[in-house]
Formats: sequence, structure tokens, C-alpha cells
Amino acid sequence: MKSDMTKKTDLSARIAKSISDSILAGDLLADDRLPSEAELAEDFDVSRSTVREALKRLAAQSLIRTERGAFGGAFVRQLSYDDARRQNITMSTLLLTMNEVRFDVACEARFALERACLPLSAARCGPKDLARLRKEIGRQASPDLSDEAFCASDVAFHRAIVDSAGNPILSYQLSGAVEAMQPLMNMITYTARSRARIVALHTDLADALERRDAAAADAILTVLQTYTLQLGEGLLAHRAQMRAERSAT
Amino acid sequence: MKSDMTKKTDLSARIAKSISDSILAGDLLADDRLPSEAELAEDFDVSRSTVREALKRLAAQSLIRTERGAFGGAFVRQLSYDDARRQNITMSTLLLTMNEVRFDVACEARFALERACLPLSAARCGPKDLARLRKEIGRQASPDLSDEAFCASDVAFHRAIVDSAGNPILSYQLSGAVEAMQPLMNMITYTARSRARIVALHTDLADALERRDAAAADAILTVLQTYTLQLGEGLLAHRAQMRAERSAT
DNA sequence: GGCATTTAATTGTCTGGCAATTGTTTTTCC
DNA sequence: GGAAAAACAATTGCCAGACAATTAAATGCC
Repeated sequence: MKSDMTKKTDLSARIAKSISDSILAGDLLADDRLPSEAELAEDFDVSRSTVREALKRLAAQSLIRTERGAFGGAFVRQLSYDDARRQNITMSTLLLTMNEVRFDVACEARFALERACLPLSAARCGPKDLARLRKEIGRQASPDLSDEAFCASDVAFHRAIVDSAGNPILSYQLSGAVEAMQPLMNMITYTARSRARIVALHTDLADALERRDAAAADAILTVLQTYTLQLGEGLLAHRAQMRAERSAT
Repeated sequence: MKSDMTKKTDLSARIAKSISDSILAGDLLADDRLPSEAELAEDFDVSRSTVREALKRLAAQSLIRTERGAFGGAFVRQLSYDDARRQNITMSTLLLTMNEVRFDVACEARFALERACLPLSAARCGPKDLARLRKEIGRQASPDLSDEAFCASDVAFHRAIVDSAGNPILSYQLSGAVEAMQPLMNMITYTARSRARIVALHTDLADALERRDAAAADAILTVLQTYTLQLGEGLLAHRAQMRAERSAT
């Protein structure tokens, strides 16, 4: 076995793992009710506090939800796309910031993944998707927009491209890559010139998708990637400097 | 605000969120020590049990680790790629099974994402990566292999392709898509004929990568996708039947 | 039958305590 | 003086018991 778990980890962790295994294995289905805390305490032969700690662990992973009152209790939670997406974004953000990932590495991953969506997006995007893209482009063009708001709209634009592929699994998998970039992109100061350039590229991209021209969209994305990388160039040095300062402390 | 959180959710959830926000915002850095449970209890004006439940929530998300003894306590945990990958896989698996995602949808997402890696893999894969690929191909060719083991090796092969792109962020993001497929693929029975076909395609793929021929690799992946889809065709009906049976209960 | 009240089950929170762990400090002994 | 042993202190892990809050069901009343 990879990890023995016996007698070295928390009781609450072991209990949580036991229940979580049951859920993963399909022994417990969505909306099934778990035994009450008192029953679980007896089943596992631990105190109620320990059971509660285990249940909180599961709740933190969106595996269960709890309801109070008679006939309440802990219920297996059907993991929604939104919940999964939120957790994915949190984890990706954390991974990027805590490991001081280089801007170019994150950028490469993000654009590679987005490129994977383009053929599907070009084939399937509908009027609603295009409207969403145009709306964000319009917002990006307004001059009285903070750098942060511009960046947020940029992320929204790219999310819209991913969603237009019409595959929810794809949207989920890419949410982390697209949205976790935001903190990194926020460190860029967008001049009027660079904004205009980006808006133009976004417009070209939307046009290409509307024409269902995947090859053109791909080419534009490549240009956008190069330009983004260029804008973020300074961040590599900045990161290195931060690290140097901290180690000097 | 999106969610008020005040006076409707658990105290432990609010406290966990408060601490987790501090970590996400960078106020708490990796290996920083949190106040002791007793201190936190006083700070937040709650009992120690409530603080403990909050800390267990954070531990479940790999945000902190705890150590016992004097000078022990809760420490901000540097989220490792492995931790993140594990959680990503769990969540993806859960998402796929609990939402009864159609095999073709999951398959499409998986191959689209893998396709995104191919140019990078072709450009960068080294001898070690190729050896890993060949090793899995060799395993898949041995006739005395259970369907499950064959499937596990298939997943390992595709993970190796992703890893050979040499971008850890990409590897992380794709781990969910690749590994969460395994439970679905496990429902396929692999005949000797289909195994031979898959091994041949895998070999072609490895050869193409060795030649640094991204276009050829892409074409082979398309064939593999079509074939996988064909093998999994029955699962769509199977799923529908399962659902029908359950609703009849 | 419909509405108000009571009841029972369950989670949420608190208090207080003891055991286990572990780095530090002090003591003991050679 | 130095090394081993013992005591110490801080901290988490776990437990028992209590009470409050909530909520669906059961009951009673009209």
C-alpha cells in the first residue's frame, strides 16, 4: 500500500477517508443520508467531536452537506460543475502562487489548453457565445477601466471561448488554467497601446470563430500568446527579485 | 458580495474561510505558523472545538499541516504538485461519476486536452520520456493482463505523454482529465484484437514523438480517439439503462 | 379539515479535562 | 566539564457531557 494510515494519521482523517472511499466507490450515492453523528461515533468507536471533525473535512471537499433538525443530518452531495470549478480555481491559484511558477510556464500551459478548445469552439459556438465574447470586447474598449477590471474582463473573454466549446468537462478542466492566471496578469500595467492591440486581437478571434475558421483562430491565438508573453516579460525579473529580497531577510 | 456568510453558515466555516483568505491573499506564507488553537479560539471568540473544526477543514484542502508537541501547531502548507494532482483527480472522478457524464463527452475533453500537449511533447520529449512510453507499451502487449491492468497502463501511457511536454502546470491541469477516465474505461472489455490495435497506435504515437513529428502524432491521436469512442459506444446505452433502473426503484 | 402546539431527532457550540508528543531546560552523575 | 537522564512546558489529539438552535413530524384543538 502507498500509505498505511493506521496509527499515524488523525482519527478524524482516517474516518473521513473511510467515508470518502465509500462515496468514491459508489457505495453512497448522491443525497444518501449518512448515519447521525452519534451513530457514526458508535460505529467508529470514537467521540462525537472526532466524528464532527471528520465530517467537516468532507464538507470542506464538497463531498457532503449537513442539515439541522429532526431528519436532518449529513447527506452525500452531488458535486456540481460550479463547486468543482470553484475548487479547481482555488487550487490552481494556490499552486501558481505558492510555487512561484514562472509567468512563461503558466502562460504556455494556459494557451496550449485554450488552443485545444478552438476547433470545438469554432464548430459549435452559437449566437449567445458570440454575444458574450463581443460584450467583453466592448467592455475592454472603454477607456475608463482600471488595469484590474481590464484583466478581469480578459479572463472572462477567454472563459467564454472555452465555454463556447460546449463541453462542460472541458470548461471545468480549463477553469483553473484560465482563471488562476488572473493574479499573475494583474501585475501587468496595460498601456492604452497594449489595450488597443489586445482588443484588436480579441475582435479578430471572435470574428474567426464566427466564420467557423479554426485555423485562423489558432493563428490569432498564437499571436496573442506571444504578445502576452512579451507584456509579462518583466514579471520574471520581478519574481526573481522578490525571491532575492526574501532570502536576504 | 456574492455570499454574506454572516450568521447563516457554520462558525467553523467562517473561520476557515477567514484563514484561507489570508493564505490566498499572501498574508500568510508557506511554513508560517498559525496561532495555537487556544489563541485562535480567543481571537475569534469561539471555543477550541470550533477552531479545531475550522482547522480540519483547512487541512482537508491541504492548506495547512499540523504538528504536535511544544513549538508544534498549524503551519501553512506549501501546496505541492502531487497534492494538487491528487485532489484534482479525486474531484474530476467525482464530477464524472456523480453527474453521469456521457462517455463521448468525457472522451472528447480528454483527447482535446491531450492534443494540446502534443506539439510541446514532440518538441521536448527526451530519452527518459520515450523509455517510459515504451515501457507501458511493453506492458500492454503482455497477454496475461487483466482488463483493469491494461486500462491502468493505458492511463499511465497517456500521463507519460502529458508529462513529456515538460510543463508541470500542464501536467497538473491534465491529470484530472486523463486519470478520471479510468473508471469509465474500466467498464470496457478489451478483446485481444482491440488490445493489439491500441498497442499499435501507441507504438505509432511514440514513434512519431521520437521523430518530433507533431502532425503525425496528432493524426494518430485522432484515430485513437475515434477507436476509443467506438469501444466505449456501449457505455452510453449502459448508463441510460442504469438510470432507468434506478428511477424505477 | 386546518391551524397551533408539542415532541423528538439532529446538528451547532461550549466547557473542562486528560493523554500523547516533542523541543527545551534542568538536573544528575561520572 | 560533559554527557546522559529527567523534568518541564507548550501544543495538538481525543473524550465526556451539557445545552442551544433548528426542523420535520406528531398531536391536539377548533
